[in-house]
Amino acid sequence: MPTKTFLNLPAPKRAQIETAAILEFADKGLRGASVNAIVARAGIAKGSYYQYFSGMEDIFQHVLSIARQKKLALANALGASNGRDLFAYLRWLFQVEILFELREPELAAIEHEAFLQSLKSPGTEDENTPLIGGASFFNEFLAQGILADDVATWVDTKLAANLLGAVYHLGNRQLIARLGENAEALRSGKVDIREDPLTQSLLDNLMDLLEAGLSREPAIRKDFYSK
Amino acid sequence: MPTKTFLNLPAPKRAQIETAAILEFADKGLRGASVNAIVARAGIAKGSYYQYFSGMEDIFQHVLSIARQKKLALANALGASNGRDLFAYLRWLFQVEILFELREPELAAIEHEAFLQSLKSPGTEDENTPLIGGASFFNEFLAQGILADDVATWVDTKLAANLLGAVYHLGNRQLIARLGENAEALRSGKVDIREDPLTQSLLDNLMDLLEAGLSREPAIRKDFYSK
Amino acid sequence: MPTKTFLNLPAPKRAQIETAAILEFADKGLRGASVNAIVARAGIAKGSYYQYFSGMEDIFQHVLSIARQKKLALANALGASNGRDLFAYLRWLFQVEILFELREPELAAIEHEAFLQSLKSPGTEDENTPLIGGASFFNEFLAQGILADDVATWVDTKLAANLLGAVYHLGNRQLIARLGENAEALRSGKVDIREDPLTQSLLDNLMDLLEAGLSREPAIRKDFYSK
Amino acid sequence: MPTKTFLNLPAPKRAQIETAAILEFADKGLRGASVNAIVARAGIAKGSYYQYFSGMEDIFQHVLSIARQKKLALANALGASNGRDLFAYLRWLFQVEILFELREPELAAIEHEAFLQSLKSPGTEDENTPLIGGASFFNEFLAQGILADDVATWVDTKLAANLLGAVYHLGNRQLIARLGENAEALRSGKVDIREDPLTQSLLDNLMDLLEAGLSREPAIRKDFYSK
DNA sequence: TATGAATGAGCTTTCATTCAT
DNA sequence: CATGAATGAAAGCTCATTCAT
Repeated sequence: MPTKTFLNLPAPKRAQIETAAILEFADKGLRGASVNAIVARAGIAKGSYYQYFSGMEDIFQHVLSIARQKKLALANALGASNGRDLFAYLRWLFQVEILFELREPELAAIEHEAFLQSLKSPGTEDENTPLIGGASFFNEFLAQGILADDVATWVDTKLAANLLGAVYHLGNRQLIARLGENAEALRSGKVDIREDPLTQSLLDNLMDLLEAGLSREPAIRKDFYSK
Repeated sequence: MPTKTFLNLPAPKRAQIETAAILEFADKGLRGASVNAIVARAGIAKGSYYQYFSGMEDIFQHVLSIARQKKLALANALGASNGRDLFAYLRWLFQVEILFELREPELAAIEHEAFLQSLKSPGTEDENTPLIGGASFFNEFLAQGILADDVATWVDTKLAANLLGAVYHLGNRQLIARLGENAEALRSGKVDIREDPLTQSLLDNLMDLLEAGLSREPAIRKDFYSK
Repeated sequence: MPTKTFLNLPAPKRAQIETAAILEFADKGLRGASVNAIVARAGIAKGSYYQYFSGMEDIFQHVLSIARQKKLALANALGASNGRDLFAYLRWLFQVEILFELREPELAAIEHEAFLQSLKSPGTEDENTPLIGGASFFNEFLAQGILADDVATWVDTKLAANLLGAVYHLGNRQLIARLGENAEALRSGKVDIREDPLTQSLLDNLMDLLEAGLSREPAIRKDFYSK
Repeated sequence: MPTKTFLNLPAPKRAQIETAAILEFADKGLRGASVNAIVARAGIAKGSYYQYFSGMEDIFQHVLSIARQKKLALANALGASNGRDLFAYLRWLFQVEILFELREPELAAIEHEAFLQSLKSPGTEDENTPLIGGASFFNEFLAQGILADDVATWVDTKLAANLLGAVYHLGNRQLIARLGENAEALRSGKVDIREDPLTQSLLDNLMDLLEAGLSREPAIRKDFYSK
């Protein structure tokens, strides 16, 4: 946790330090980042750094919280999901994530690293901050989906939550790569992601995979299952 | 690539060094690993290390190749997929992966890190060695699935390959965690994974998610789509 | 170039480090010098060194600049050449060099090494700082000598400049060795080099060699030979 | 001194090792050379090296002796000096040196380094091998010159020997640089250096500088000055 | 509170040398 | 005699952290 000293800093200076840390973490990861590099990027004295943060883990957590805030702000800006059903909500979630990756690629990269770390050492998750896309987040999401009769009762929620988490964090790389020239317009806000045909068609495809599975026409697959 | 010197080493000594490196990479990742720590673990002189490998990346690639070999051996040991259809093959693939994670958790962790790295910098993949679970592997897999009429034609193979890759590498953590006491029996080989009820039921669930999607009965979703 | 940190150091500490480096370079040359040895001699931490200099070449250049400053100061202290003609100036130059070698033998040795290096890789010379004794220095010197009619027109200035450079840097070793007991008095300043009979007689001899060569018409020499 | 083992080696292998050492020394100097690099260049085992030489200084001296042999051979090939007088001999000496630098630039560079070293620590010179261009060589040369009445009696032979040594080793760089395209023809032997107009005219200029200086009566110079 | 100089541990890498085969 | 594996010292350089100002 940053010291009070840091939190009392004038906003621009604070931002300058945060940006430096974000770039460093995105470049080199938590493991490869160095205090030296951060202070150099930020243009502050090394002594100052240790008056703001106690070490490396400290500032990393702070950067993570920034990521969460920014994503939350972005989610709010995108407007609520239309909420027709859980899958509509899921689609909305993916749109938020895609926008996040376009607008804050460094923060997204850092968040992914944290997600992977959480997969390796489960239980580390902050219970009080059920962050979007975290392990317990999708578990809860699915539990409610079953209650709302949107998700089949046979689904093992923990198993499926794991799967959704993986897809949410790493499964849209290809989709983003495919946005091509549209990416810039989406990033800058010139085009609303909800109305961009290319994004929506790619999303259709991705969501269908999640909803309908990989098999042939669902009807046919049903036959297969009912064999 | 290791030097000839290393490859000519007596097998036990070679193994001892490889094990040291594997443990180090699993512990700290490529970024956090240090030659110092490896030689300390291996109990060899620092000078010797540099007669075997040219640096860090070198030994990391070597460890990766070990991982691939071990997984391949394990796949062979498990016997071929029954091959009924692509999904049967996919299920077989997941069994291999689960066994790999149980038997060689460190190598699995290292392979995952490499996979994640490949996601960040695509195109680095060795085209001539289409490793199991890699980006192009699932793409090819799906393309053939479409030809075989196992996969719906509307599926965007690149998108779906990305999704499958994510699930294959990170989506079975929960499953493995749920094996509980059975894990040890599977690991040691006392129980055949193909005949372990718990594993199979969890796999059923996971594979169903992939095959059938998250929604209720596919037929119903079909109605939803045809709205 | 030394960092600002180094330049802001209290003078005694700075001198202590510079002296350490000078001794090291004089002992072992640029090639043989080591940062380890310098910090040991200077009694500072290795980390500190790298806050002052970026490496080996860096401090070497700094030491060279010290050498130039010291020589310049010494030249000023010796008073201007009487300027009767170019050879008087040359004699004055040699006196400066001899004094420099007596008073700062380590710096002189270092400067010689740099001169030799510049001979090996010509073109590296800083054009804006035409250092005393450098390649272009004597070339210019001779060109003016021809204009002033002090130097014979048949002299190839580049060829002769090369010769003068070699003599200036390495051709007075013997002279210095011959100073014997006088050396100490000259070094300490007790005796003015311009008034020391031994030095002057040796210089006479050395300068005569150079003057006769540079100023005579070849024709005259030819006559001499045919006598 | 190389071991007997080395001297008994088949000539090609011996040459291969010597060449490796020569290239290494020319590249990096005695100080910068490394056994590792030499054996790598030579393609021999490291253990073998220590059966041939005791260390670094050892092989360096051996290489020096090769340089002397090669130069001697070259001198013989060039034919004796016409011997009209000492200056004719000196001119012949410079031709040998120029050829040596053209034909064996690496050995020449190594010899220069040794010469400089000998200047720094006088007395190290091998008295029994008065090598061409060494300190005592020119001293003897001049002493005989005085006897033969070729050199003025007022010349301080030690002083002048030092000067000649400096010029001989470093004073013909410019001359060689000026040979331009002719260099290749001289190197290959297509053109006899004694008959190459460019070389001879440059040599004229250089030798005139030395002859006029060494042979003139100071009185004559005095007259010249009082013109 | 801000600074940045100081530090020594630790990093990667190269070295000369030995010695068992 | 030839080999090349083994080694620890030492190289250059970066690191996180402290502390006096």
